[in-house]
Amino acid sequence: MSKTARTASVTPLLGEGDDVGTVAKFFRALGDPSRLRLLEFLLDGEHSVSDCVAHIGLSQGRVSTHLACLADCGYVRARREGRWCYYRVADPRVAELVMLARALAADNGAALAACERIDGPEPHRDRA
Amino acid sequence: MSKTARTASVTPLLGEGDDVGTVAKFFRALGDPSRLRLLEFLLDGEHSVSDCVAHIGLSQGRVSTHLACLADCGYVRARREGRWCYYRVADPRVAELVMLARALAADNGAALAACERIDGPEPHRDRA
DNA sequence: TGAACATATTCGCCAAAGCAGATATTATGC
DNA sequence: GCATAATATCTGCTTTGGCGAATATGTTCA
Repeated sequence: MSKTARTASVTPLLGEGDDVGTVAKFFRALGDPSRLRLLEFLLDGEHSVSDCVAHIGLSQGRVSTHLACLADCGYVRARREGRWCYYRVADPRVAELVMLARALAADNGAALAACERIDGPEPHRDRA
Repeated sequence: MSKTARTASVTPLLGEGDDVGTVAKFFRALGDPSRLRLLEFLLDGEHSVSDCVAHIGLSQGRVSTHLACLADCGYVRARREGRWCYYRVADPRVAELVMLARALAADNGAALAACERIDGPEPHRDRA
């Protein structure tokens, strides 16, 4: 369902024309703690897959998939060298994005941490 | 919540001091198409809950929860007026964040859309 | 008081997606 | 060729979380 030119008013800043689902997917890639940690590790510099495995402590398969996901989304780029595969951040704006999110999140840390609408209400529901 | 294994990475550009899980949560809030659409709608200006319901076409309960979630995360702020509740974007940096993500996502639109690691590879998946 | 309205919360259902472990692929060396 | 190492993909299992519908809370007015 394409709704053409909804308002055209006060939002020259955002397209609204392009796919919201795609951008949501883009955000969702960083919505997982493991991937975000991987990305931050790579913001530190180029690292091989096994470096990443050692750093975050997940299974090799999981890490490989996470890195591939970050690469698909354009956050990082892979460089093959023999049997090794090195990943590095693909665009300097990625650091900007993360820093901006950090700043915003920090300004609302308390409420964010308490937000039960994301991440489950509690271990188990016990009505009172 | 799981233990966020205390990354000892050397990351001068990013705070690193604060919890990765919290920032991931922050990103995750925009990782849902419905919430992202709501946020974009609010970037257009202040709107009531029922305005939002009419705009995105989800159930009233869902919209209310999504808005509360965005508020918890600090993206928007609520203003009560009688029976109505108006939501508006809480910080100008939110627009920056979304625009930056849009720009990055646009530069990698093809691969991002094709990324099956998020959103399902599946036999025959179908998306709205 | 109660009815009508706007919003918030709860409930069961089910798809999306994280995880480890097994396996497949590719590259190097013997 | 075979063995080994580094990475990629597949297979189940389990949790997270979005959804509508029902319900609860709160507000205004008669």
